[in-house]
Amino acid sequence: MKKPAAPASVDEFQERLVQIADTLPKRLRQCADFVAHNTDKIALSTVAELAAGAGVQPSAFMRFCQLLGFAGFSDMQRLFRDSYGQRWPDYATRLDNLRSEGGQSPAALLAEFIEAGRLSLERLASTVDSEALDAAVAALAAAPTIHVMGMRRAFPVATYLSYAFEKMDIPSILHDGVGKLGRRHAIRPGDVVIAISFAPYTQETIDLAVYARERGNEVVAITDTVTSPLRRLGVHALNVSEVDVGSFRALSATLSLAIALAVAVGATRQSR
Amino acid sequence: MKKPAAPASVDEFQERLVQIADTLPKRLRQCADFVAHNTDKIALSTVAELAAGAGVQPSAFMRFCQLLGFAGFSDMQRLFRDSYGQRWPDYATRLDNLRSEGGQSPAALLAEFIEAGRLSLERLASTVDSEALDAAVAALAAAPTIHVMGMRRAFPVATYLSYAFEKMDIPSILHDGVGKLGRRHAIRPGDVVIAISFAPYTQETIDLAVYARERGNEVVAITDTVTSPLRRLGVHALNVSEVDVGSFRALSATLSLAIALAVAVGATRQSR
DNA sequence: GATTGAATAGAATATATATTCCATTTCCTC
DNA sequence: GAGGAAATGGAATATATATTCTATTCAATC
Repeated sequence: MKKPAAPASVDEFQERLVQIADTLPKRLRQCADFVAHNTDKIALSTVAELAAGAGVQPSAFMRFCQLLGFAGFSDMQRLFRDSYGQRWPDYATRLDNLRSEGGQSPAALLAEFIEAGRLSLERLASTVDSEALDAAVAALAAAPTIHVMGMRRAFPVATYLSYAFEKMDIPSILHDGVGKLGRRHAIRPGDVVIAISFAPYTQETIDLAVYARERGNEVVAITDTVTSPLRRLGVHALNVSEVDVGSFRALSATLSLAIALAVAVGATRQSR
Repeated sequence: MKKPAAPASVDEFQERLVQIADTLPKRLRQCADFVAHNTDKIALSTVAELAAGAGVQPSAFMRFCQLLGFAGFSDMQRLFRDSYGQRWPDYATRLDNLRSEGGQSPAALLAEFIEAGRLSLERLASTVDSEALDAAVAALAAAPTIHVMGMRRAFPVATYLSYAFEKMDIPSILHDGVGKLGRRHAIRPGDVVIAISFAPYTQETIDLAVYARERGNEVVAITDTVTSPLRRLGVHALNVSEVDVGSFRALSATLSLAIALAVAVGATRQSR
């Protein structure tokens, strides 16, 4: 008779779940599937609700909890409530305090941007296309030199990528347009271009992407809508939509995607 | 006999709270104070727990709920549970899915950076110094010209600020060090410098800040630790500490602070 | 196709938690 | 300082929810 200890963290819980998922009978399997896809609901729901969601009887859900090593549902729920609490120590409260400084005060504005950034990150987490990301990383990791271009609001993203590549000793060139010199002829066969552009799209950036595609170079695009002109070029498109505050848009999600891309490329290169 | 409708959103709830706070008797006042400072706990706690936290009897807490227009505690809690659910539709789940792609996969890396960004934003919300921010905005709003400087990892922040100022027709100069030309003599009396630097601090940025202070110009510093060399110069110091992933640090919090600063300056100038 | 063990559904029960009630205290007003 | 109204504490009760139990179904093995 095995007596497995209950998972002590949400991560352990997830791990255990995939371990046993295959060995489960029908109804308990339904529980596992439902829980895996609705982890966030556990903290706030009742057994009855979760059981209904999974399409099983409450008693089946109880057996499921016990099989995972918990004393019962309440025991399992405690794990999720605790982790929930830790995540949000008193963020909501603090934000309210900032907001209460008054509509147009700097603190209130900051609160808006913080919230917008948080929402953007969330949205990124739920909309990112893993396959496209993998493909982009693979292409970039194989490139002799990486060319980066982004103007206006995308320029900070380009410079950040440039900084990250430099730090990891990855050959890269920032096409910054200084002195209108242009550097497009530095793009050699096999090189890959990262083009970053958001509506209203900067023509120079589009031009560089078109140029690269015509010469047979791969292009990774970091852009916003699905109607972006960059998408039509047969590129690796990575989509980010930022939440805006008034007419301003923060860059939290875009930069997180960019740095993850850069580090992933660095890691892939290392392992060669 | 008044019969106020229950607040329909967390915002309305907060509003109602400050409205009636002064008119409440002692015990109910304790409830209001506790709730105001622990809004985040409501969704997951029991009346008994909250009452204990506020230092009152459960029955007192019940009366408090009813006074706000709710049928009872459960009714009030529903409001918070709902808003909680909306905020985190399935963020946690999605993040877990990304992570499950495997330790070094691009998606897993992205998840790390998203989480780091979120934590950084949270931390920013709870550590920002409203007074310092106000003072910085006031100084910048009065400046004939704003000078911006940041190198390496701070460079994206500097370029972003530069972009924002340009968009709002605010005179600004980006000291980007192109061609080692230097532009320090462009700093005229009354001008204000924004110096952005993180450990290890770039000497050129420090130098510019020192130079400006010696000439009597005000300086706004965006920096990390309290031991930053920028702080010793008698500047308006804005503190940001980013959570790092491995040896990389995202810029979510820093950029949110920067854009809020810029927009606040723009708004202040407008209202003159 | 009978036998056996696991799996399941649904009702019965236990427990935790919210809610109400009332006796007692506290704080005003005259 | 007496009277009354409001506020409070604590116990009693109601309700929601978790948990267990048992009869029944299902699936595998011989």
